[in-house]
Amino acid sequence: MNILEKIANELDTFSKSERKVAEVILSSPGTVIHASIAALAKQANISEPTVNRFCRRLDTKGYPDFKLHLAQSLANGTPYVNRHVDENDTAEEYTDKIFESTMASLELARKNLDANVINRAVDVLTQANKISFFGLGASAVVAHDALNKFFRFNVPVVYFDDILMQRMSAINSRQGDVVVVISHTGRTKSLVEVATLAKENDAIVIGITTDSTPLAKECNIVLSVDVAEDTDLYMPMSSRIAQLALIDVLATGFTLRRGTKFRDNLKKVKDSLRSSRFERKD
Amino acid sequence: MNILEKIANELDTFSKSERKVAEVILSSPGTVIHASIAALAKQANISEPTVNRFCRRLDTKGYPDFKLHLAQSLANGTPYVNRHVDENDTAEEYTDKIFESTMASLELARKNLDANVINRAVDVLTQANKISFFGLGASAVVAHDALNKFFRFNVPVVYFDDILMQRMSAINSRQGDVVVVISHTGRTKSLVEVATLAKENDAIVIGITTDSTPLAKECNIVLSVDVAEDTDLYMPMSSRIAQLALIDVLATGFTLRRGTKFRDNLKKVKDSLRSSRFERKD
DNA sequence: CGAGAATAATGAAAATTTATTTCATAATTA
DNA sequence: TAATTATGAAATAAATTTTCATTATTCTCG
Repeated sequence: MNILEKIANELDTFSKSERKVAEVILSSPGTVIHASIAALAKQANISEPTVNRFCRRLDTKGYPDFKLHLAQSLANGTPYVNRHVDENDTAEEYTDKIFESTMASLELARKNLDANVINRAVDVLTQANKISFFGLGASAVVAHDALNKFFRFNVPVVYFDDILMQRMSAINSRQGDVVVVISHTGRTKSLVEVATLAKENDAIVIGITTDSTPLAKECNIVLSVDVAEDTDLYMPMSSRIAQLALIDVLATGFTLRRGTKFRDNLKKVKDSLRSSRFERKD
Repeated sequence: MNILEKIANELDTFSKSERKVAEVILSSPGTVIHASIAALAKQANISEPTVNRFCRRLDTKGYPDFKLHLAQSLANGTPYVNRHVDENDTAEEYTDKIFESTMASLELARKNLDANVINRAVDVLTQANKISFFGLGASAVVAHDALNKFFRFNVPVVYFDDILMQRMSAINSRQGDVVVVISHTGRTKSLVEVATLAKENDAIVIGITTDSTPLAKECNIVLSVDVAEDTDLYMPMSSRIAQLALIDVLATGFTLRRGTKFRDNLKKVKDSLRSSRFERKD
């Protein structure tokens, strides 16, 4: 809880001298965070030890620690929350809301991700003979992005956003292949079938989806991206961004696992693009 | 400015020892606010005066004052900084860093976005006869995503990630058409040419790119997405996520501008997907 | 109700911890 | 090689905390 609120709440439980300190603090907390214990004691007309005891009473380690808490209370702006866009929002307002919701979702997704599972997924990916990324609709975008990333690693990698191609590809998969199936809902029938087919053909199936969904049940490894999707406007928004961040994580894990030499290779890929660009003047 | 961001920003201007402190602070700011100057110095393997000088360099009065700022930064909603992934990071560490960097980039992108420009872009989009999204590589993913979004609006919309198709499409554009060109660098020659072609053929060109680049100069409207891209691993990461968030903003602006009736239409599109999904049990 | 014992609150001064300054030395740059 | 800058050991200064004696408050019991 905010320490200022706490002080206000417990005002009655304080002793006479303590209340004096409390009042000084409440009346100008901004000044107090820059004051020494001596200065505060003087302003409240009480002794330094009393201030110290006051701080301890509020479950802080002492005066400096108390000031830290106070500083945090003062700074406590609104953290990112999923704020819904409103009919009459101005451009500025809905822009802010969307960015904040997105950040809130990322925060949430991160919390729900299990580092061990990521580790296993990276393990599997680094050892794959071939990697396939499948998604439909908004998740196709994520698969597309994954292709872009993993393509640079000089590993056989494919991406399909066409149900038939996905099925054929899944049926042709074999031991050593890894199939990454992406779906926010985890309920898209054809994708669940593709996952099943791939697994039946000995591929390792990694699902980027919501936990305990039909798709999740078909996967060998489930990277669960749980975000509260704002479906107000009937469009997937945050979920795909969290999925993309996860792709970044996997790609990063991949490069780290592959070691330094491998990263030189990435630089080569990057340099190869140079001639297609206008030179930077600086 | 947030003192954590400040540290991250000025990392290059620090001396060797100062950088050591900076790294310790960035890696666990939460611990530092409870540490004495001696403890921090020891952890960073440098002397106490160096820590003190480090604090002063960041425009604080000294170590205690620095801790106050740090505490405020931590409480300040954005503990997110662009932290670089390190060779020996565990899965947990690099996952956290990537999510945090992404959030930091979103924060930055939001700050740099101009609501007026967004408003104009939405204006133009709502009045378009046809909308085209062009991008290459990582930006193709963003264009792809834009297609997914705008397609739902029942507006003629196309997306190409093929240079030739982009050129042909640009040449065939006419008054009333809107072409959205996406490129983080803003220096990809063929895309700049496409923008020029589209403009010459009376289309309105919206650029989602970095300010004052060759591409930006060719556009009628520039939505500048300035994010500090971490090119350590030679892969575009944050930039495309910020671009996607911007697409969300544009799509949202679009739906808001079109009014209530229009949103019923969106619901229809969404409902049409239902039969392709497994039912939810709850 | 009130004397006095018990308890709690308080502050002066000492002790301790923490931060800063000074200054000599080491590292870096010109 | 000189000049500059960065760094840390030690000394100093500042601040916080502890100790302990004193004062205020509360409680008990005649």
